[in-house]
Amino acid sequence: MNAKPPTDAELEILQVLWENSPQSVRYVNEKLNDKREPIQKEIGYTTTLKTMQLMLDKGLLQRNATERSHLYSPAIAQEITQNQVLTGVMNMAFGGSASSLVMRALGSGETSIEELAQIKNLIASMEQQQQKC
Amino acid sequence: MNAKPPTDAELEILQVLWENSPQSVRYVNEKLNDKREPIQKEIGYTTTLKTMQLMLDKGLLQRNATERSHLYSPAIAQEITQNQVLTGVMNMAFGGSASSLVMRALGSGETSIEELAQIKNLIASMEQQQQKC
DNA sequence: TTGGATATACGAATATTTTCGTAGTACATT
DNA sequence: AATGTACTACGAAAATATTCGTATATCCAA
Repeated sequence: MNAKPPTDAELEILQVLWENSPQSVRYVNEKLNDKREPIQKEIGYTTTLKTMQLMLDKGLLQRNATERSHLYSPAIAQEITQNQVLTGVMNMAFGGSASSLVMRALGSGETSIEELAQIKNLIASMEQQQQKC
Repeated sequence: MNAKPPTDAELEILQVLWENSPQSVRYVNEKLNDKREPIQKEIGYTTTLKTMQLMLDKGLLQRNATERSHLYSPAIAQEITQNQVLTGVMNMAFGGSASSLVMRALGSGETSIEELAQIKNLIASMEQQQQKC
């Protein structure tokens, strides 16, 4: 029932479209190259095009082809894809334990006071939720 | 400076050895097949052997070859590898945001009351830490 | 109406990961 | 000593993922 999560190249494209869609191949390709280190070789336009066409076939993207320059958007909610990726990592590197994944993610620094507060709120509301059940 | 994280096949092997090492190729191969769904084809012994030899070359494993049956263990701490994997996912699927990754991991259920309590403790200690700086 | 810029489609090269077959070696049992 | 079993080494096939070249169509401006 659960398909494989998107590949790395596919995720990079999805991120661009999650932020701003629908968009053309040209737009996505330029965004990808903007993010790249100046050291790396640029990613070719037809490379991005081909990958997006494959994603369309796989059902990862949808597109509007009424204009000459086709416009693509994600076909699956960001939330679902993120869960899919996290589940994979949880099973592959954390022995299936969500909490040890979370602890590791928090533990490696990088989280600000504000974010910690947000997370505390989420936990509090989850605890309330569990009370009710 | 940061090498690529281990591949999926490599992570599966690492998980076995994190749990119990040093161990022989035979042991790892059997553990891998135990975990597999009965539907899937068994993974061949020489497949596991070859992968572990490659991991040795890459510096992911180390081994003791004094006995006829060589004994392998991870060459890198579990913690480091897990951070490496998480960093990748964070950048690939969460726009580099650790907190949105954590929120998603918590949000998708799967976390028990006890685990939530653990996580709250961790957050509390992190907040104290930040006070001091 | 011609040429340049920009688009899609798609076969195929390249790179990477995963798999396995085969050869050779060591060891125990008969 | 001959044979069966279990091991390592390693080339190479198979499966995936990524990249690009080239053909072809469309549009616009000179």
